[in-house]
Amino acid sequence: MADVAHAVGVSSGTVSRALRGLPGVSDALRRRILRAAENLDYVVSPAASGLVTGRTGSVAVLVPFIARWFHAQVLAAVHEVLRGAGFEIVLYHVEGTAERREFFETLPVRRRADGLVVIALSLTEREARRLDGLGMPVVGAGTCLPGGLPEVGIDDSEGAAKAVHHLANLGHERIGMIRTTDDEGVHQGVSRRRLAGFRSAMGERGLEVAPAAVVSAPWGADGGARAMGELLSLREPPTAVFAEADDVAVGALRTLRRSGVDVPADMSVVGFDDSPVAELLDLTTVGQSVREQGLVAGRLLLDAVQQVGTGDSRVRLGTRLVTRGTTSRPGGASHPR
Amino acid sequence: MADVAHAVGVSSGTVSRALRGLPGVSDALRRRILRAAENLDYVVSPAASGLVTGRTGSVAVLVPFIARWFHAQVLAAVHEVLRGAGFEIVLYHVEGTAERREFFETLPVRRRADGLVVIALSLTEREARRLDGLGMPVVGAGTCLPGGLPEVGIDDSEGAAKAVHHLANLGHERIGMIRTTDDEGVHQGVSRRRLAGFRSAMGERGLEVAPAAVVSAPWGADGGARAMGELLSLREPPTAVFAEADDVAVGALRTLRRSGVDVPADMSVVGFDDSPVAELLDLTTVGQSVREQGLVAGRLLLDAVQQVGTGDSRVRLGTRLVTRGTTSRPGGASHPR
DNA sequence: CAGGATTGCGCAAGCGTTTTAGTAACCGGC
DNA sequence: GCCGGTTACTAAAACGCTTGCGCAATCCTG
Repeated sequence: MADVAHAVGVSSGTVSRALRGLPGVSDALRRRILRAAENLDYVVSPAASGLVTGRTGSVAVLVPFIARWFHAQVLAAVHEVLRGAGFEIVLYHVEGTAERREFFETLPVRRRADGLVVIALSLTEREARRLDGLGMPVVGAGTCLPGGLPEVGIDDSEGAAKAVHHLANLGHERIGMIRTTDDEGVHQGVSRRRLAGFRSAMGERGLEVAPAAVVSAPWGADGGARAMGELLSLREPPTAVFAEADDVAVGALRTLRRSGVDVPADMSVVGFDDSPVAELLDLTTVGQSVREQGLVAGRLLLDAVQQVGTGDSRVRLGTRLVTRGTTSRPGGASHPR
Repeated sequence: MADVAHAVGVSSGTVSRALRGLPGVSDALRRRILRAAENLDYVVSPAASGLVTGRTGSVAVLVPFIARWFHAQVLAAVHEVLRGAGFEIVLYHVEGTAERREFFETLPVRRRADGLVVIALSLTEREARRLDGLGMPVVGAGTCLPGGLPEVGIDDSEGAAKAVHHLANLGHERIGMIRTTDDEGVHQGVSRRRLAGFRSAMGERGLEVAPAAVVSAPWGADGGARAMGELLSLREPPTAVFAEADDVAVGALRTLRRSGVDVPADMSVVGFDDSPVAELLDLTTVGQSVREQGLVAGRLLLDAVQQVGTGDSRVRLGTRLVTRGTTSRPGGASHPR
């Protein structure tokens, strides 16, 4: 910066003000300074400027998974709005209990970011408190953060209910559900709320939920496949299943195909998320606006970082049933209803 | 840091050395300092320390896509090794020509990272030079960087050849290929090399490549579906197709299913990548070790950043044919060969 | 046209580290 | 008991910015 100042014949303070568009610099001079900076290929040192301003110019994103569709999608959206606002995105991937504990123990974000967005990670009270004590804004996306932290998400319970009502409307009475085991409490909250929605909708329709009709398996196609196997081995298997996520439903479909069970004639399947695989496999599913959640989360954080106290800090987005080819009346009448 | 120093009754210089494990501090004193720092919940300011050392403690990752399987996978692996080495990961997502140009124009990484890894982005000469002038180590993963920059990747040409040989061995003679259009030159290099491998293997086997049998379509299932449609509308359609990527092959399968073309009896399909969808759809494909590429890229960058001049800076990993259910002899004889 | 505002800029004090040079204390060896 | 050599630490100079304060010069206003 001193070089630029010297080249133009002004003080470095003036260069600083000119470069950041602050008032107090005449237009003509500002232009000369900008040109000189350009010529000298000069950019301000974030470290030096951060040292005095106390701001880092970057925001952190905490994700439990990078490669899963939901998380990647939200991450991309968050990146889009924050990057657009001039922030750098620093990524913290905590997969597994050990990494997670270490993150909350050492809090590597300290002094490294101006804000934090947590993507689809169910936090414990303690963890939420740790983040709160961080002294920087925190927002959640697709989570449920304890302690009233700002967040954006969907109504998981209502979404699950939509699946149930759809199946019940088709005439199904024995409806099973596939949940995911979650040893590390990553999406505990989501899973619990979807189950609650399932149960309450079943209750509303006067349908009974057999204890054995709710099975849990690890996340992913293999888990879903296994869970479906369990359901098929019941004395009286359900005629329809609601899977907590598309990635799981996909495995269920595999088991059904391999078992020669016709979908949807002999078994209807509903997923959740409306991810690309759902479309690929023509899976009926409960859709959510993933990208939108990321955008909103980004904006919420932006507002918080820039101290713009705009309205709601807890946004809830809608879900919609996307009917495709994996659901029909039980028994397979071709024209439902 | 001054607080810690004062609490222990030493100078801040000593605290600095103690905290970083440098010699010149007695063990007893070091322990007291560490304890005091702990109690005061103190962590060094990266900005201040970066200001004097000139190092940022973070590395940048440049990706054209976040949500695609390959990129997410590599990103996760890169994150794993770099994070393990104490670096923060800052993410630059450049999707689209505008973002890309802006990135290479303004080079926001300048002064913000100690190194850069470029994931699966074909760079122009000019872009590569820009990065080279960055004054920080750059490594590529799944790309082909001009100018001899260090990188990890696979032999795309050989991979494509494996697909051809597999099909030829099964007795196919009319083999088509589905490429992806790439207006923005994102994976140009990869696409070109796979085509080259396809052509040369076809030549080796004495098979002719009809010009119309190589079609291009946008990336993704829809593109693949369209391309397959084109192939099916030829006067003499191929009996097998090699798709540049699983994500594209998947669309081809959809078209085939909808067209009532039996796979593999009437049409064999081979993908590339061995992504989860390939397994899901029982797609024969050319597998590559994606995670491994990320790990290697991370280590290459680490070596470069830490000035450890270890051996090869251009690593080429192997590919392997994964035979599944979408390939068989033409005509569908159940027992190939 | 005198007086107070306003504008445009330089000066210099920090911001919180690292690091070099320097100093005091101790240690063994003759 | 004096002397080179360690060892353990302090003092202070950077690092490259931002920003409050001060000071001319220029601008209005009555």
